[in-house]
Amino acid sequence: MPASALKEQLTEDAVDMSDLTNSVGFLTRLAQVKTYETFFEDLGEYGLRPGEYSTLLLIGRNPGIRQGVLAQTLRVKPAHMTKLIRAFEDRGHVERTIPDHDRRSVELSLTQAGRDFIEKHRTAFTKHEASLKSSLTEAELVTLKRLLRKYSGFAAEEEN
Amino acid sequence: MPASALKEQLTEDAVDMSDLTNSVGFLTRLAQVKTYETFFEDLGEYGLRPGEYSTLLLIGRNPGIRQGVLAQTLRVKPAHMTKLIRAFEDRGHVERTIPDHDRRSVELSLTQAGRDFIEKHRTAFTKHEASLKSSLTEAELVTLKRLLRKYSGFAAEEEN
DNA sequence: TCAAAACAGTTTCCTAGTAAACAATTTCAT
DNA sequence: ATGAAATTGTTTACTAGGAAACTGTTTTGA
Repeated sequence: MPASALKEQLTEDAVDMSDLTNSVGFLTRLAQVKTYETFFEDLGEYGLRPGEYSTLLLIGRNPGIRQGVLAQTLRVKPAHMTKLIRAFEDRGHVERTIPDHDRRSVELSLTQAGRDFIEKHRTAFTKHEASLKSSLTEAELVTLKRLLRKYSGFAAEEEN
Repeated sequence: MPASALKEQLTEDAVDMSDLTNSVGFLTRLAQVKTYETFFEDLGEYGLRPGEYSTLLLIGRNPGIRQGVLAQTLRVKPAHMTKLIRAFEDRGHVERTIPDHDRRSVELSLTQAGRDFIEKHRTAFTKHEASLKSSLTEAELVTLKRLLRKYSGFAAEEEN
């Protein structure tokens, strides 16, 4: 993106952003946009969206997790989780079980195809997580994550 | 919780999040959600959304800014900016001007009503920015903003 | 015991934001 | 000059995600 991007950049640089360069809200939005762009560059070809990606990983780590707990953990609303799960079900990657001890709830687990899918793309997943961090040093990365957790009130209970 | 508590239920605290607690992507999403929640608590009563808030401020700071430059600065797509601007126009807060020197473009500025609106709610705006930061110390805040800028490739190395 | 309340998930409808095709204007290469 | 290409913004059609009302199930309390 040579000459034209340069011109755009110049125009953009002239904008007075003094309200925004110091706004945590705006900067987290920038970070979010960056994350999405990187995600689609790295993993878009598998037809997986960011929310789906973390949903799948979390079910894999926590077989039998209840759907509502999953939604709460990922900070999405139950209504949206219903849609995510149905899409995974249609693809044959996730299995829904209604347990006898509480027939209101839904317990989730990966199917064999779901586990195969993760395994098949594990390299790309790992590469993606690495590329997300590429612009920071390791020390900066540790600090950024700690501050993001503190800012968002995320109690990082268990150290692993 | 008598006899049937044999099956250990996976509650939120017990969820294995080892893929996510170290994912910058997930943590930026948490920060984004936190920011939105705080925004609606502080400013929701004025019928203003986060994107609208920064749009209005930026036009106020940069009278005559072109619509496309504004979109690029805020990292939203031109198609969406068209809708945001139309909403402001309908409310009588923003004015669109087609300049003679390039009749493809649109130049934006606040109306008197727009300036009055900002002035009227300036206290709430300031209070909101402060409450966004409340969970961090001043030093942590400076570090967080610096790292977010670096992570998201936000050039703006002009100190103000 | 049994109606009322609470809970877990779903459905319906709505908003924020994007992608792609489009129209109008300007620029660029002959 | 002039047709091709690039640009600026808009329209249309779509996806991610949320709010509120709803269904079915479990718990609670008199």
